[in-house]
Amino acid sequence: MIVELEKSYGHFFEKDLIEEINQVAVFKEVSEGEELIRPGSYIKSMPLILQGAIKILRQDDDGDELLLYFLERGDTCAMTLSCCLGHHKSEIKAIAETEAKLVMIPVEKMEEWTTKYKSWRNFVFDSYHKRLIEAIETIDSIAFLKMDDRLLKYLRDKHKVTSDHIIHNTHQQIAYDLHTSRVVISRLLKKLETEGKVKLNRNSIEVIHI
Amino acid sequence: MIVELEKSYGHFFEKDLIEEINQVAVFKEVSEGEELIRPGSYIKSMPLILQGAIKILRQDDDGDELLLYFLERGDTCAMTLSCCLGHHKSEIKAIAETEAKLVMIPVEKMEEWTTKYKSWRNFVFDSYHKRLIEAIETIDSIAFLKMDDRLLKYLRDKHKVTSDHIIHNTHQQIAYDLHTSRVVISRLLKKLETEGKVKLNRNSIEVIHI
DNA sequence: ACAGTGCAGTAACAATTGTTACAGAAGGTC
DNA sequence: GACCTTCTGTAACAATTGTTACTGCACTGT
Repeated sequence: MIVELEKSYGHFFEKDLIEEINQVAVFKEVSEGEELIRPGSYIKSMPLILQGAIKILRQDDDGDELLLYFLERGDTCAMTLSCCLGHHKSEIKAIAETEAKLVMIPVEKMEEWTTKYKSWRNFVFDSYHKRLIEAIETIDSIAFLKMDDRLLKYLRDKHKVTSDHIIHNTHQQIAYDLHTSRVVISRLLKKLETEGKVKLNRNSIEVIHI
Repeated sequence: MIVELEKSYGHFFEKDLIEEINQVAVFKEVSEGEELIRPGSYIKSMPLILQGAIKILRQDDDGDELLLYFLERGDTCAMTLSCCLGHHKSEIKAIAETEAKLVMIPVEKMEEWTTKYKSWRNFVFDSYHKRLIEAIETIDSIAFLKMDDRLLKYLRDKHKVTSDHIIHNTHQQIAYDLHTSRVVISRLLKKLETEGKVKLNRNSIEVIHI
């Protein structure tokens, strides 16, 4: 585990901290589609992502969903962070977008390290900053873009986190993430296909040039 | 100034810290409509709000705007925070919604206090948490609500921060904040008036029961 | 009183997005 | 092959939001 830790977080954390993490953290491997955080649940440990991608969703009372952003190697979930530190309930839902490897840090250590390690403090601040920026970018998309551009952005983001030019999604799944209906996604994808930007197959979309 | 500081932040910060703030912070009084932060600008001090309300807006490249949230007494701007700590550019725009009193903390002190005072650290974490939650609530509004409910929420929020049941806004100003057009706002306000929820006057809206 | 300006009301229309319904294709199972 | 389920394509229509254009009102300054 320590090798992976160093690879993903070595440029961020000092050696002592990496070793401490290695001692107390619990290694975890999750498979695609696994639910990591459920809205409303209390959280007592915080994930550091070593490999793969995690999708963070907002869910309203009616169960309607909206994709907030993806987490990748080197990222952590700021919501989890603040839930741990502030002992609040989770406001979001996290699902493994690909199979992923992560380590879970118990909440007591987080507090301790905040005092002890400058690099940890900076990491926490930086994570907050990144998530706030991502949240604001999400706001940008919903507020300023039309559905066709949001779909394009979605395909681009998804392409980026999976490093795969084939996107393994049904239209319905995309519709959930963008909080619209399947018919709308099919319609727009078809338009993208006639424009030569994607190639549509059953259960997958091949990204040509977007 | 120290009296006001204690009133707004005394329950949060220890006495030593309040005194340090009192020594290094610059008191500032702004009048309604004054621009505090411009997007793209670099920021070298961080505001603590003592009185009044500040409106935080997102602005895209075309100059289109969207209200993110209001800051009130006891709040600070998390974006400014992370801009200071991370030396990034501002991503947002801040405008005094009412006349307001605030103190500006130089960036060097922020780093110092993060090591020195536990209460300061918690304040910073807590601010991040609150802003992230607010940002996500904004996402909720845009993603899940229709314009009529967004308008109602806007009126409620505005009523809350100004403590005034008369909202001194033109329809055009509201349209900017919600990123829609004046005609749409006029239309929906008229509907609210026929439902007996507001009373419309020139340059102002009286909130009856919303 | 008069002109000038900004604000609000309204109508008519366009564009976008959401909804419902149905047909056919692809794939799995027996 | 026959059957079933899931996914996609499409049409027709509804609802919401955006746009343009014009009107009259309220206030200002002269």
